[in-house]
Amino acid sequence: MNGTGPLVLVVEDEPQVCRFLRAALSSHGFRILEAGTVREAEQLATSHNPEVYLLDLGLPDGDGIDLARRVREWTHAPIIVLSARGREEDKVNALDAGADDYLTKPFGVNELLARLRVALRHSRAGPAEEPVIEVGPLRIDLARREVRIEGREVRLTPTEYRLLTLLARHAGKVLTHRQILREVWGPNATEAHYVRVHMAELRKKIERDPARPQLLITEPGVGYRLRDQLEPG
Amino acid sequence: MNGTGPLVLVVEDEPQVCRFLRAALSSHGFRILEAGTVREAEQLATSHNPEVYLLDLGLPDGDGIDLARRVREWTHAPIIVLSARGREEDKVNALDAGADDYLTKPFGVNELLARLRVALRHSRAGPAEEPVIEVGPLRIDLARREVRIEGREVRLTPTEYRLLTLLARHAGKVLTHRQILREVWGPNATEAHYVRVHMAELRKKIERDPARPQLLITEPGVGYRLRDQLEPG
DNA sequence: ACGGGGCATCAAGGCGGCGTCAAGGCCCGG
DNA sequence: CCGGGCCTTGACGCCGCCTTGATGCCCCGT
Repeated sequence: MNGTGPLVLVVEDEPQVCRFLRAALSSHGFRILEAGTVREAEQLATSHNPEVYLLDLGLPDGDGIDLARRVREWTHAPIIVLSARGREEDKVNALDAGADDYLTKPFGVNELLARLRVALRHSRAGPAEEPVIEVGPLRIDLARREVRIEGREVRLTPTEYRLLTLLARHAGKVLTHRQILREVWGPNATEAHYVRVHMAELRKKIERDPARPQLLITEPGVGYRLRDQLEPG
Repeated sequence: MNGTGPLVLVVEDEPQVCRFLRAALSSHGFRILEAGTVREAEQLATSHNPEVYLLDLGLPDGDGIDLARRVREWTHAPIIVLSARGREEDKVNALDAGADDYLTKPFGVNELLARLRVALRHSRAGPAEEPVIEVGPLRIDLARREVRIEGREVRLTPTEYRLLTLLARHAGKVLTHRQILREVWGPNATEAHYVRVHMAELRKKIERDPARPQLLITEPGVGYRLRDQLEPG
């Protein structure tokens, strides 16, 4: 479960806390960078540009507060301070130096994760892009559930839409009758005739000449395939 | 020293804490709104659109968590929860409901002020987004809870308003029946009929010809979507 | 040449989704 | 205590989609 989630830089010199954080974070999909000193932390920060920082104070070669201040000079990535010092003055100094949150040890895993979610919620305010599949002249916008062929919009019934998206997600590859039936009609479906009827409907809507398909290709005796590039003929 | 600084809405029912907060905030230039109940808080929030919220849990007429969730539906203004409950579960719930920070009572004035500075630093960093959604001829002012169609104001019931804002926040995208039910009627709702009835009411109010919808489009077998661009036909 | 299996097409029918109307109950304000 | 607004719930009719069967074609093997 490594390689998908946000990249977090953990700056911490106590091995025990390190292990604790590593377990908590990696089990929730985060990718982790670790630094034990201010020097290491700055190198990793500039080279990898992590999405969020977990910062212990009291490092062997300098103060975490200064590190926070320097990091804040070139990025708005959230910084969460983890510290054994619970004095109010320490918190105020860290927060005013650029930290976004301050947790006093000991703290629970769930609180840490919740505060991480808050931090990431802030930094990801930007709009996310929509997933779109493009195959030849076809364009399928999954979020809008909109299908266009050469720019023109086509209305599809639920079954036709499921058929087409299934084929499009495996563009170029042959899907057997059995695979198609299981994906579109559920694991118990057996009537291969369903596929033929709905494939004909689909061809009426997206093929120039439904009698001579250029996109929805029949593979006799095997299944169907959505052509993903022009072929001779 | 009133009239210059950021407007903060204090939601708190204990008079003693109220006095404490009032003194701490006003002496640092904040302008203050006070509410002792969820009801009051929502009225003041929508009418004055404060820059930041200080929210006590355990109010006489409802849960502060729900208040946070509802406020978060139409603004990104920071919410700082102040609570005597120190359990980790309480913190996680509040933060996941939309709160940006959580202070356990008792806390120091300086820490509160420092965390307020962090919150304001965040909200002023990004482009101050207006709490207004415009989709085609529709204009929804979330702070005023006001809906206009081609300039004319329309009165919506609470359910209709939630339906419309849900669709508007995902303008153009298809929302499934399940998504709509979960967002508007809560995670346990199953009656798809609710959606149909209220969608019909909504159409009566915002469609020119409710029998031929141009805005609230039905996606048969899937759900609904709010059209965000003109289409031929 | 003939027969059979796989495939395409068409049409009929049933069924479920959808829109509409209306009655009943709940909550809140007067 | 009464009244109005709103949500829920049920009934009903329509339309569209899926299913299902019939028919014919093409390709192949015999």
